[in-house]
Amino acid sequence: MKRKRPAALRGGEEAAAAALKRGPWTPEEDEVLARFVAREGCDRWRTLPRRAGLLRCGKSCRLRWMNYLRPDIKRCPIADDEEDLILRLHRLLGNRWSLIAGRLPGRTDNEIKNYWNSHLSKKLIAQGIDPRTHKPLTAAADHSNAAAAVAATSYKKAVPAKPPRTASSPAAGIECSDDRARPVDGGGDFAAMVSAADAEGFEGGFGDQFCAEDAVHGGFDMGSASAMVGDDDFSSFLDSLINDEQLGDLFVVEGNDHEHGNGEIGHGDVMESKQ
DNA sequence: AATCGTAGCAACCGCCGTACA
DNA sequence: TTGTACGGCGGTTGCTACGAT
Repeated sequence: MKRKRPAALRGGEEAAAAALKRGPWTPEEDEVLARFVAREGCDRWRTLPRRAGLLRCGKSCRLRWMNYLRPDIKRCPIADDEEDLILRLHRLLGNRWSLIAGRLPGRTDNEIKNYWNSHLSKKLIAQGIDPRTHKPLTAAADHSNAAAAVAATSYKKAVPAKPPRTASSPAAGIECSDDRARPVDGGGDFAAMVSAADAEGFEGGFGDQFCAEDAVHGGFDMGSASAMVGDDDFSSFLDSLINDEQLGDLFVVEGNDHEHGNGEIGHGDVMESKQ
């Protein structure tokens, strides 16, 4: 659906190396890629296009597969409960799209990211909520101006902090290095979060560990967590956050409308409640 | 009917972490 | 220990579709 920038002018050594095709994928290319992956697996994206006879860079093939061709991809619109889950997870994890996608079977990080940027962030803004911090925009303005809050996406580089990235590991079924097929990898000062949560029923614990700015801006240190707990633990923890009825209360800020009905985003603000 | 503005989203880019020689 | 290759992630771009004028 695009790309007219000459590859040679932009980093991408792969694309620059040869006259590789860019832009929208054709049905024929899709079929070639899908057949090849089904037959051979996708353990080496770099060499896959050559082996499959595609004039694409490995990254492009990987992206196409991950975001479009995987058989488990859901093509239906994001449902209300999924939207609700995205909101909760974003509040907890910030722009960790791959982590969020890991909790939504059949959804890709790209899809969720797009949905957030085109729908949810605007929805939150319309309700006077800062999509970055999930705090009321007026409160957010105490720290940064509202305009910055509206420009919800460009903060990562200012405060870089990423979860540890595990190397590729084969997923079940077709052998692909697909993060979304694995349990979500670790996140945050998890041990402290868990202990705080255990001691206080989450309430309070998150206030310390999840200063809104830190959490949403990446201060949520994924690195320390994976050293202390396993993926399964973190996955279970997220499940508990997602499913626990307690959490429903936790997400409701004092004085906020507790109702989720009528299409409103009715979550409260766990960060705000600690202020 | 033509033009303009905007929303949605597929695809690309640069960067970073991990694996391995 | 260092350098290189590769995979993966989040941010950004820009094309397409569609509604408004």
